Amino acid sequence: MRIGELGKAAGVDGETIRYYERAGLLPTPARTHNGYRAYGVAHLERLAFIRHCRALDVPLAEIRRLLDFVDRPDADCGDIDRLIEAQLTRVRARLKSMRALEKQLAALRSRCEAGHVAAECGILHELVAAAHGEACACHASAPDSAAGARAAKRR
Amino acid sequence: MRIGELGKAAGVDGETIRYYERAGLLPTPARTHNGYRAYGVAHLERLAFIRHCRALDVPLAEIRRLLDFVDRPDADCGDIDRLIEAQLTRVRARLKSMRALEKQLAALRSRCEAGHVAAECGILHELVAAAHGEACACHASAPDSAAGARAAKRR
DNA sequence: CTAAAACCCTGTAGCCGCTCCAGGGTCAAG
DNA sequence: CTTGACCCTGGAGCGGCTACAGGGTTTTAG
Repeated sequence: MRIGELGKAAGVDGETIRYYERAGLLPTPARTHNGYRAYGVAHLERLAFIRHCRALDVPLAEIRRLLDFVDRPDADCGDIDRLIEAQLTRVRARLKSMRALEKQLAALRSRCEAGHVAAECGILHELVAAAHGEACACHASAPDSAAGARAAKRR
Repeated sequence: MRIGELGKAAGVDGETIRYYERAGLLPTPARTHNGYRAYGVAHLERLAFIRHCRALDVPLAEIRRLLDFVDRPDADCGDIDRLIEAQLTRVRARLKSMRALEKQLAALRSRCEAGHVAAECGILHELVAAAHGEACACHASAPDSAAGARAAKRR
């Protein structure tokens, strides 16, 4: 299998496959006489595994650790447990801040009716009000807006 | 006001302020005799505005556009409307895929009880099963798992 | 048979939004 | 007079790709 075929089979761009190889996630494949990468079924499996984990938003570093488990089937499995648990915790935290975000944006949007001029735009007014530390439709109180900013940062 | 004070007032790191300046979001401030940046209230306002938008996960490029509106109060406001609408759409799409993600991870977690060895780990089995294109606790059917991957990519 | 299109290779740079570092200067307190 | 807190510039690094440039090879169409 050449890189294009493998890519098509796994739904991944060829450049990304080469990137995974450089990153040490995919073993270096054999080469044909002309230097093209030659992949086997094992590679496709491993690549599908990686994509599946990425679909779960698992970072590449942790995928590397998971792949280690795949390669050493006699290792203790508690670590896998904890890894998934940690990922779930991350995702839930992010979900929470995203839900708050949606509310804030929805509130903002309702402030503006089209056809205005910027000076009278409710959205802009709200955003500028935040700059004065006033309570606004987005953030209940000023000190908390800073906390929101911090929450958004630490995804 | 020096950069440290400004940073404290707005809850932003000094390095980030300099970054915003380089990025063209904050106007270049005056300098004191020794070369230190000297900020006024206008800078604090503008910085707070930026942080507020960032808390709403608005990209810097769009914040730049919003700041243009702040500076030109006679412009048409429909664009602001559309900008917030687009941001809301982005956030909602991301929310949707995150919710799916949470479900998948929760399902995965329930597959494993501690004390096992990797070879018998339900989580690992599920993840490997995906590599074979089988239906798994995470993804109802194989073809859709590729779609999930694509959705996760395009945040 | 040939020319064009489609694939492959390597290596490097860019994206976002910061964050951190090295290697220096400046200033107030103890 | 030293210590420590602050400030400066310029550059590199993060993650997870993506997009070149500048070459080579293979496949397909005419």
